[in-house]
Amino acid sequence: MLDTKQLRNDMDEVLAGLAKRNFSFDYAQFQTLEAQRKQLQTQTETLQAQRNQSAKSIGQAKARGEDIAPLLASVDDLGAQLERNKQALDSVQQQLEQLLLSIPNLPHDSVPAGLDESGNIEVSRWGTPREFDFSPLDHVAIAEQRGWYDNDAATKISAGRFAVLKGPMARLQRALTQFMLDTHSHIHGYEEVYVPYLVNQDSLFGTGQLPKFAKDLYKIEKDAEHDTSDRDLYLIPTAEVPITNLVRGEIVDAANLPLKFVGHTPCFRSEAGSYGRDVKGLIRQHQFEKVELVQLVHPNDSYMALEALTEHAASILEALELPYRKVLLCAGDMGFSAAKTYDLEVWLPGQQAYREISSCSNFEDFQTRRMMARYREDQDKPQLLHSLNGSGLAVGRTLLAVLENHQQADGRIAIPAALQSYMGGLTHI
RNA sequence: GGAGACGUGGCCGAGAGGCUGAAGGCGCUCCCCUGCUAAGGGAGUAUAGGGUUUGUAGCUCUAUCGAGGGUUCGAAUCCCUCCGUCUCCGCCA
Repeated sequence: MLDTKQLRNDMDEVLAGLAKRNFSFDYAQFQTLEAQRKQLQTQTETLQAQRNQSAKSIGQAKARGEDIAPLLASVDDLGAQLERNKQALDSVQQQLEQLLLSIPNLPHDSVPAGLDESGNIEVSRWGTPREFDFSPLDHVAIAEQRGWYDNDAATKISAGRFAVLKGPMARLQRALTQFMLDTHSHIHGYEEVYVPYLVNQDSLFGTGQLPKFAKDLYKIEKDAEHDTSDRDLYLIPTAEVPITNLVRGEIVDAANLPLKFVGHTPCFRSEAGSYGRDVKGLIRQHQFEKVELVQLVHPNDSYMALEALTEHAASILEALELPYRKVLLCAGDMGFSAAKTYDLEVWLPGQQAYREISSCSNFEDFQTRRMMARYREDQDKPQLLHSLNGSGLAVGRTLLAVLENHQQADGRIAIPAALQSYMGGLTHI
């Protein structure tokens, strides 16, 4: 959520930022609503002040034993008037809030303009795609050939776009997860956290998935007969949601910053709009494993933190000897809440292409304003934190990348040295 | 799943329709006093939003006692719903 003050005072800057994202914003509507809000709020608060004042004098008169009937008569219609004003104000404020919640974050100055992925800028490359002396298979062919992947079974027990992995491939996924968690917690200084996989609406609202992107989420249908609570739960689309929301409503002592968390969770995405993309194989699934990095930092440090966090994610690819490139997303290709995003794209020989395996973003105060996550420096007033996150990495896609990049002519997969201790010392599977 | 108790500021804890944004204590900040330390004295110490304003200064108004709704001229206080915590029983990994 953008700062309403900024929206009121720096119209030009806001409009320029949104235009860079190709987001058209009805500023006239905002101004109309804002003018209405101002008038109604002033009126309402004046009425409230009047009510408080007369309630007080009624109390005092009563204490002195005086007749309060005339006083009561004088405030006769105040209540009704106040009620009308309040309702009008609520309505305008709701409209304003809806408008505000529909506005994406402003891109950082260093973010290039552009409408879609063609406007992204490759920042760097690491490693060289391997020259094969045989024709490399894609991960589906490799896994099916070895009996490690059973798509029919997944469809039978669940639905399309779910996976059943077996044997060494299932173990490899677990090994990758452990390796990532250990690296980030032991070497990069993140605190490992275990978090719920079902979250409430407030949490999804805080990180920006709601209200705009409800169709991408799996909602738990509650049993109305037995569950009388007024709370709906959703499967998390990423660990970003529960982890970032750890600081929702909190005021952190500045001395404790930065907060750095790493967590592993499954992620659930209904991807309602994505049919037709990556339908085959394990690239795009409704359920996948991910190790997530989250940082909450002082606003002055967030762009340094973004570089560091991206390197932390990249170091996993390097340790696994997987060629990748780092891409700076253009304004039009960024996610709704991001101010700046780097994607890491791993080389997939089966596709002869670089494919996204990590997305690292600085959200500045866009998320923390929604969730009122703040820090306090000395005796100063609380200020909004900056939040960042990045995949470190998407485990499912890392698994594919290992299979495709480290396949051998004999059909076996070479285990990267860094991972061997996590595979019980195996050098190949 | 059953029974009961309870949710008040950074923390503990009063308050049971009006004089309570909230006593008292602890903690914290500043000042005074005191060879040092300890003790003592004084002042201050929530958050958000609005108006005014060049201003995140000052002044002022509003809201907030788990959350939401209701009763009332007036609610921390009474009523309803929900959430959460604790204790006991049951069940369970």
